[in-house]
Amino acid sequence: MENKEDKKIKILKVAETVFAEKGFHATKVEDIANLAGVAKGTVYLYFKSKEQLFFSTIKFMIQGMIETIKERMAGIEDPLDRLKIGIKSYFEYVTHHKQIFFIILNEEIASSRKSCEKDNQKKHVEIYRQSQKFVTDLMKSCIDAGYLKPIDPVLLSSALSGLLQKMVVNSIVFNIDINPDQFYSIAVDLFLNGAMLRKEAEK
Amino acid sequence: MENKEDKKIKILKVAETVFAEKGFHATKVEDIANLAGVAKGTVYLYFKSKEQLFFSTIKFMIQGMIETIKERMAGIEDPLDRLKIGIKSYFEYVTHHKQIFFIILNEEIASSRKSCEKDNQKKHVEIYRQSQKFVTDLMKSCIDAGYLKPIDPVLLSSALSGLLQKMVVNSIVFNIDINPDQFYSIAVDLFLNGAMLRKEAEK
Amino acid sequence: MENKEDKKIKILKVAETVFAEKGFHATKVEDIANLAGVAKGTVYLYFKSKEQLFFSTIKFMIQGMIETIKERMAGIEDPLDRLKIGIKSYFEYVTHHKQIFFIILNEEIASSRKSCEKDNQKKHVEIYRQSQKFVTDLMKSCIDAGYLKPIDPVLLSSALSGLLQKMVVNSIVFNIDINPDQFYSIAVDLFLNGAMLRKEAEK
Amino acid sequence: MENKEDKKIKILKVAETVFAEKGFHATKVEDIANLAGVAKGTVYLYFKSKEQLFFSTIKFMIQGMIETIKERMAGIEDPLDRLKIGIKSYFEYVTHHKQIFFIILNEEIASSRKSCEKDNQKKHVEIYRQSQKFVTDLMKSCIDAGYLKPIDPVLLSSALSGLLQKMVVNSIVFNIDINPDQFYSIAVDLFLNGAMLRKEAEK
DNA sequence: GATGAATGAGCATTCATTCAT
DNA sequence: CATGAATGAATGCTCATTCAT
Repeated sequence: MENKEDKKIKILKVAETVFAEKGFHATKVEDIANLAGVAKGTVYLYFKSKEQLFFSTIKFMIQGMIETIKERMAGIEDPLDRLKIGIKSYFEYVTHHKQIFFIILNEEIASSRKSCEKDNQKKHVEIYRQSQKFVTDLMKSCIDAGYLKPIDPVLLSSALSGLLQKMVVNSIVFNIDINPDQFYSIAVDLFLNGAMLRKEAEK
Repeated sequence: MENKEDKKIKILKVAETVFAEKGFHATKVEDIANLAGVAKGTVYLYFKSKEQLFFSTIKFMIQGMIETIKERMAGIEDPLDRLKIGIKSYFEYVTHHKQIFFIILNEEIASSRKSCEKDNQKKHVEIYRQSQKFVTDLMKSCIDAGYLKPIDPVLLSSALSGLLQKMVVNSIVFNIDINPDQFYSIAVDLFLNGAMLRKEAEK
Repeated sequence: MENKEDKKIKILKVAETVFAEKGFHATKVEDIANLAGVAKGTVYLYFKSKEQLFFSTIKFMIQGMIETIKERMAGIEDPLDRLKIGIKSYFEYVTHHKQIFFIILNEEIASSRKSCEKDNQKKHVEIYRQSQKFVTDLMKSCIDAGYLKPIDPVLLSSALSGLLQKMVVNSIVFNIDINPDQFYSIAVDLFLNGAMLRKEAEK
Repeated sequence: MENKEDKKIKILKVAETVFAEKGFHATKVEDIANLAGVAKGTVYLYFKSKEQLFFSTIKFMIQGMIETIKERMAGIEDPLDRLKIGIKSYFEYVTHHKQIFFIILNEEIASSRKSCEKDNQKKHVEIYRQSQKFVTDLMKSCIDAGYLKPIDPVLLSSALSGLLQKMVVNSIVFNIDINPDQFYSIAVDLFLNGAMLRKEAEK
């Protein structure tokens, strides 16, 4: 008794997995269809093309992420606390959806250049900006509250998300055994206090 | 009057540009051949397949990077100074080769999975590890010298390279106008001292 | 509150327009259904397949033409007058349905061959013969009455219909500005008296 | 030892046969390739697309026709004789290439409309005009020489070619047994002198 | 009867790779 | 060594047809 919306979401979820595993070009629409338990043609009832399915997949995932994080933040007032819970949620989300994060930046920025249509390029960038904007806004409020250094919030959020993403990725690639809580503590500490050992201050 | 080695290097340089611009799948061997001024078949005299050419291209680029950085570091003893000059060189290299960095991780981890041969997967990871190892070694020496916090050096180097890469990428995507020196200062400060504002009261 | 027959005729009329505009293969059953204000599946309640719909469409149109022409001829006795009024009616009908005439012969003879079933081929030819038979009969009576040369009436009717059709088509393709009455006069004169200029001396 | 031009012409000749037999849409590029003894991909070395192959095929055939007719006319001065030999040659050519003539008009005018690109429409019309222009020029010279009635030469040539084509087609469809010479005589007589029996004049 | 979601066979086109020259 | 014509496997997308509601 699935309705249309359910089926669309089913396809999006499967698509996330498959795109994540193989990247845009290596993914066959038929693979997604089969895994979603529908026929090839059915995918085209819901998405105009493979490319549009890809956009929708990323958008779906990012919106899911933002929603999740917002829920977790609900009721928290202090900007720094909000930032911390935001980082934690982001970290958890990235961990659970780590594969799709492997391809977002790349496919978005690089692969899409082949399609000389500026339209697609713009869509890519637009989705990407959305995902950053949320983090950037958090930064702003922390800067305004005097918690963080007055650096361009875009740079700050870039630094944070880059740091987080690559730590997640590399801990997988290099098989580092570390539990999520430890991981989170290290990441937050690195971002907020830096890597430098502060001997003097600790004395 | 090029000899064989010259021609091979010519192809590798062109390949870096083209792969960087379009990503692995969207790049046609013929494009690379044309731009390198040779025939399609000639590429196959030097590289067994498109995939092997891709590996070689990345390897070539990363080795070039490591060499460049080593040269810049030559004669510097203090680990922290070495780290700083390393960051600066790395930053400059990434800036000049930024496009290929957009695709390395992604293509490596994700796209190559289509070839179920674990061999390729291994090669990818191997190259990637090389590129990280150099930074990781720098971290180690700084930790040993008591400059940096005793965090797993792989995590530290991941944090650094993620932070740098994404700052570079986003400053482009979001059109942030900032000169390289400023950029470098902010990045190093963020990495070493963190984003947290240290008020007078904390002194 | 349409009954079944009305709905069938509605579909046939729409089908004529769409097939005429796009030809058999480029026409989608769904287009016809939408324009006829019914659902795709409904078309299949009335017609077994797209191909059968196509046959029915042509048959419907040709029967309409024959009926129209017969009505116009009613009460006229003289074979030559009947022929002339027939040509005029045919000309008018072709003019109003010119698009479908563009594709009848072609699709009939050529495109349908893909279905190796001789059945379809036969159906096509049958419909086509019907459309010619009427003109051919007119020719016969004119020959019998001594008005026309005793040439095989099939050839005569072919010559006439080819001449008319192509004049209509080309006057469109080449943007010739000519009113229907003039057009008709020229066509009839050409057919009956030929293109040759009959000089005084020949009298 | 075929060179490239030979192979291109081989493909064009095969394409003429196959397009003629099945029409544009029902023809598979692979069929043409197989019949031409090359691989599917090879066709695309010589022709950018199926559509372009179709245009080229028709153009090739029409140019062949015009050349053939011109050769047959070489040395003949009198416009009416030129017209007669032209008709004869045209008739012979159409007879030998009758199948492709079944689809030219239709596919050109009708089917091509689906591609909303005006470019294709224009190409179609252009090729079609070329094929008519030759006949139209013949008409002009006969009109100027006082042989034919001063009717718009485009209409005259349309009448002639329509008359000829449909006579050929129908003599096939209706299995009329008639030899080429007879056929030619009837067609020329019909066109020049009309279908009307001229009792008076013959007395 | 009427619907329209779902199906899957079918086809144009691309491009890595080969190999005769 | 170098070439580039030829190959054919691979895949995105369409649309006639079916059938559960």
